[in-house]
Amino acid sequence: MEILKGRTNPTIDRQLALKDAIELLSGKWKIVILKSLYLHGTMRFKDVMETSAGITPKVLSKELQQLEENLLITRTVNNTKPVSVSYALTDHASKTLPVINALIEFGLIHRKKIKSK
Amino acid sequence: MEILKGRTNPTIDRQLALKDAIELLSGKWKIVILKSLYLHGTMRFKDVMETSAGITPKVLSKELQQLEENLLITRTVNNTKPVSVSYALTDHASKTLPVINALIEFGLIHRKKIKSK
DNA sequence: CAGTATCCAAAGGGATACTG
DNA sequence: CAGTATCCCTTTGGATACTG
Repeated sequence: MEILKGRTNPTIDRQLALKDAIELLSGKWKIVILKSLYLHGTMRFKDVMETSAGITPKVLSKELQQLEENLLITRTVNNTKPVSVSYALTDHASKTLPVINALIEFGLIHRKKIKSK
Repeated sequence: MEILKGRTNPTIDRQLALKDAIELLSGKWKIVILKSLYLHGTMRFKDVMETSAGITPKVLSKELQQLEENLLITRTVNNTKPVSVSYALTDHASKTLPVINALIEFGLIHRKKIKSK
């Protein structure tokens, strides 16, 4: 994240905010994972795997770590045998809901547009 | 874009729409370019270069081509010497405005969140 | 179950120079 | 002016196998 010194310009702030948001959510899987957690609530590793069809454990692991670093999800190790781990959205993550909904709306419109070509 | 045969499921439709939208808009520059065209209206190649600070001509050229393929911008060659080329948003592109605004809102919120850590 | 390790291919993207 | 060509490095992410 680019850091600004001193007084800032609102237009530039918005540009940076836009780039931040894109950086945070970009990648093939991050938004799919968030969406899945919205739909199903707290989930374990294997459940996220199943609801994010096509992802491999290595990639899922990495994406989850990044989401956690960005305060969008929490990771909880449960005292079971064998161990299970729960992932849940943070309150902060709920702020991404408008983004996800807007993306879906656009995607639906775009599909119609392309089909009619 | 993944094509579905026959009857579809609305939940799956939305998942695919989401992946489409992400694919369409992902990359470091595409949304920045769209945003710039929203702000300034029709622009020439060099103007897009200047308003998208840091991009190189090779990358800009490629991004513009992809946006054109996806029906989000138009490319017009003007009969001047030396030639100039105008890029403008299509009507379809206006459908991405909610996405961009949602991203900016989230980015601004996220910046505050991170700063207060 | 919840990952990690290794290997590898493809894509993204930057620097620089050049062209019609 | 509006790109293209070349080179090259980094990142992304898939396949597969393995571990505590």
